Amino acid sequence: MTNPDDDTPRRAHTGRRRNEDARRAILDAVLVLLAESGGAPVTIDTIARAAGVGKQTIYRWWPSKGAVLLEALTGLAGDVVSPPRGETLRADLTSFVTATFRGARAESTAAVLRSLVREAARDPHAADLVRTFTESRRDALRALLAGHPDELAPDADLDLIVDQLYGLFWYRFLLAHRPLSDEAAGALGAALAAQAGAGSVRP
Amino acid sequence: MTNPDDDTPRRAHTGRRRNEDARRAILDAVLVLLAESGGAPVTIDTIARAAGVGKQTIYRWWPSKGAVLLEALTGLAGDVVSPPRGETLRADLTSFVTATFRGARAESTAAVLRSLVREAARDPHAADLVRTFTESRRDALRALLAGHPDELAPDADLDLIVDQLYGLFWYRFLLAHRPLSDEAAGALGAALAAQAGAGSVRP
Amino acid sequence: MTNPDDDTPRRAHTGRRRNEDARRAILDAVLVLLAESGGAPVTIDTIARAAGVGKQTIYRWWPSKGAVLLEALTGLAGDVVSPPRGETLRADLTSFVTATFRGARAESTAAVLRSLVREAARDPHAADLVRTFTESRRDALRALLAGHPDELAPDADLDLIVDQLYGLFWYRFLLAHRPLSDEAAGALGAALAAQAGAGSVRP
Amino acid sequence: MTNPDDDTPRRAHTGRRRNEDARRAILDAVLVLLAESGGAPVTIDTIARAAGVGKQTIYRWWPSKGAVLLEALTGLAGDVVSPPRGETLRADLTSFVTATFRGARAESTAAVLRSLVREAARDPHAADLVRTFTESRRDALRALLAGHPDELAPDADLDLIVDQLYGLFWYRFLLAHRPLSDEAAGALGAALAAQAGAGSVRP
DNA sequence: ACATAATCGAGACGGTACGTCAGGTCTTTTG
DNA sequence: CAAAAGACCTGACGTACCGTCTCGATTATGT
Repeated sequence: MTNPDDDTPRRAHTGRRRNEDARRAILDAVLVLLAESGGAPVTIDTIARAAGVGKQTIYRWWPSKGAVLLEALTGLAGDVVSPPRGETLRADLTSFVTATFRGARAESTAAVLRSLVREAARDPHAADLVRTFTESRRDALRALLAGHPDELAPDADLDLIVDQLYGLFWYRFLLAHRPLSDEAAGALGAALAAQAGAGSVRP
Repeated sequence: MTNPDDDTPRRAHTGRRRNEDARRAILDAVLVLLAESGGAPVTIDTIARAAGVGKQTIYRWWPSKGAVLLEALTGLAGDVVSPPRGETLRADLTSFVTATFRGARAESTAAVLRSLVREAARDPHAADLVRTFTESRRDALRALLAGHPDELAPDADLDLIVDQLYGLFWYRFLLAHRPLSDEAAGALGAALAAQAGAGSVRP
Repeated sequence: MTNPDDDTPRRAHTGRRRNEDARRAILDAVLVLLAESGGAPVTIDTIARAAGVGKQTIYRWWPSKGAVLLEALTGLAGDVVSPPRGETLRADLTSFVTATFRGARAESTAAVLRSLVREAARDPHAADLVRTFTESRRDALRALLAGHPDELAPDADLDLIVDQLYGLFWYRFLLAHRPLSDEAAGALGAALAAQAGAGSVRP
Repeated sequence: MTNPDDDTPRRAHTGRRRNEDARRAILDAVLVLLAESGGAPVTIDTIARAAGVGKQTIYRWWPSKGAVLLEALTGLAGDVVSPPRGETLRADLTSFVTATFRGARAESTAAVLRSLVREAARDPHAADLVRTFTESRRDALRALLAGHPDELAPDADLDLIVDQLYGLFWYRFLLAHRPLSDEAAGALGAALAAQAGAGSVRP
C-alpha cells in the first residue's frame, strides 16, 4: 500500500536540511524583540538581524511576519491552555476564563498577542492564520461546554456564549479600558454558565 | 452679562478660515474610496487626490489617517445611534444591538470600521481616538441600561454586560466567522437583559 | 514741466500707501537672518515672520525670494563700490579689485551674496536679476578701464579682462579654495593692467 | 609576504553584489532626462522611474542627487579632457581652453554641468563633490603649466592664472552673457601664457 | 569521489507609502 | 485698499519596510 502521508515525499530529500537552530533563534528573537519593543512594531529586518539569520531564511519557512508571530504565540499558549475538567460547568468555565485572562496579563504573551493582531490588520495572510487560531480556541471552549450536557438548556446558543467570552476578552485586551482581572473572570464565568443553563428566552 | 469665553475670543480670528468645502471633500472622498476599495488600504495620497486637496491640508487638521477615518465614521454613526426608549430593558437592548449589527452590515459603514481598526493597529494616535470613540459608545449603552433601574439587580455588573455586548460585536465583525444577524441580536439582547436582572451569582 | 520721476505718479494714489516700514523691515530681516543662518537657506516664511509681515506683502512687491535678496545686496554693495579715480590704470584696477574682495570678505555681504547665488540657481526670476546685477558691475569696471584710454592697447579685449576679473572673483568666492586676499587683489590688478596695455598677441 | 590589508579582505564579500546594470541605467537616465528637460530640474523620482529602479537604489549608492550628476558628468568629461602636449605653453593653453569651452558648448555636457551647479547650490554634499571635482581640474591645468618650466617666470603665480581661466569659464558659462567661443579661447590662452611668462609685476 | 541539491547569512533590488518642507497663491479681517 | 495672518495646492524630498532576488559558502544525499 502506497502511503500518501504528509511526511513521506515520493523522492527522498536531497540537499541540506533545515537548520533547527535557525528556527529556534528566529522564534526566540521574536519574543525577545517584542518584549523589549514595548508595543512598537517589530520589522522583519530587525528579527533577522537579532536572530543572526538572513531574511530569506524567514520567508522560506513562514509566509509572512504574522505567521512567525503566531508560531511564537502558540508555543507560549501551549503552556496556558490546560483544559479543565471539574465538577460544575460554572467552575470549569471560570477556571478557563481565569487562565485565559492570566495568560494575557503576562507581558510576554501579551506583547505577542498584540503584535499578532497588528500584523493581521494589514497582512491578509496573517489574518487567515489568526482566524484559524481563534477558531481552534473557540472549538476548545465549545468542547468544554459540551462536556457538561446536563447543565445546558436544550436550546442554548453555545456560539453566542463562546463569542461573548472571547469577544469580551479581546475587547478588553486590546482597548485596555478595564483590566482582565480574576474578579472579572469569575463574574463572566458565572454569568455565562447561567446563560447556558437558562437557554434562549422566548421572544 | 459679559461672558468672555466660549465663542467670544478677545481678538477675532485673522487670516483665511478653514475651508469647509475641503473638509467635506476629504471626508467624502474617504467614504467613497473605502467603499470602492473593497477592503484594500486607502492611502493619504489617494485621499488627497480624490478630494482635490493637498496632502498638507489633511495633515494640518488631522494628526493621522486614522483620525480622518474616525471622523468620517462618526459622521456615519450619528445616523445609526438612535438611542431607543421603550417599555422593557430587553426591548431596548435588543433594538440597540440590532441597530448596531445592522450598521455594521451596511457595507458603507463596515468598510470605514474595518479600515479604522487597521489604522489603529499601527498608528498610536488613531488607537487613542478609537479608544475615545468606543468609550463614548459604551457610555451610551450604559445610559440605556441605567434608564431601566427597576429591571436591574442591585449588584448587576453593568460594565461586564456592556463589554460582553460590544466584545461580541467586534469579535464577530472582525473575524466574520459568524454573521451579525438580527437573530443573534435578539438572542444577545434577551440574554443580557436576563443577566442584568439576575445580578451576580454568589460564588 | 511735469516731473516723470519715480515717486510722482500722474494720478494721485488712492487707498492705503505702501508701508515703507514694512519694506525696510523685510530687507533688514533678510540681512539679519542671513547673517545668523550661517549659510543655511532662509525661507520666505522665516523672513516674513522675522519682519513681522505677511508673506503676501513680500510677494506684492518682489516677484520672488531672489529679488528680495538682490535688493538687500545692492543696498549693501552701494557702500562698497566707490569708483576709484587715480593716476594709473594699475592703481585704479588694484583698488577696485581690493574693494571688491574686501566686500566679499565681510561676512554680512558674503552671506547675502551666497544666498543670492543659491536662489538664482533655481529661481529663473532671481537668475535674471543676478544677470542684470552682474551686468551693471561689469559696466562699472569697463567704465573704469575706459577712463585710461592712453594705457589701453588699441586692440585690447576689454570684455575678456572684465570677465577674467569677475570670473576669478566669483570662482574663488563660491568655491573658497583660496582666499580673496589683498595680495591676490594686487597681483590680479597688476596682471590685468599689463594685459590691457599689451593688447592681444598676434596669433 | 602576507599583507592582510588593501585588497585582501579576510572574508570575501557576502550577499548580493551591486547591480552594474542598475548603475548604468541610472547614469544613462540622468543624461537622457537632462538632455530632454531643457534646463528644468530633474527629480530623483523621475530618474528612478526612467531607470526602472527604486529610489532607494539611488540613495544606497549616492549620497545626493548632485553626486549622481557629478558621476554622470565625469563619465562625459573623461572624453573631453585630453591633456595636450605641444611645443609652446601658449599653444597648449589655448588648446586646453578651447577643448574646455567646446565641451561646455555641447548641450549634452552643458545640461549636466548646469544641473550640477544647481544641486550644489543647495545640497552641501553635492557642493563638496563639486569642490573636489573642480580641484582635480585645476590640478590638471597646473600640471600642464608645470610642463613648460622654461616659459614660466620664476615668480609666476600659477594659481592666479588657473583661477582666471576657470573663473572666466564658469562665469561665462553660467551667466551666458558672452559666448565661450573659440576666439575667446584663443585670446584667453594667449593672455594667460603672456602672464605666466611675465611673472608678477613689481609693486 | 564527485556531482546534485537544498540551506544558510548577507545584502542589493523594485516598490509603495509615509510624513515633512518650501514655494507661491488665495482669502479674511483689521486699520 | 494695503497689510497681517494664515489656510491652501503643488511637488519634491529622504526614510522605512516589504517581499524577492542573487551571491558564495556550507551541508547532505545520491551515484
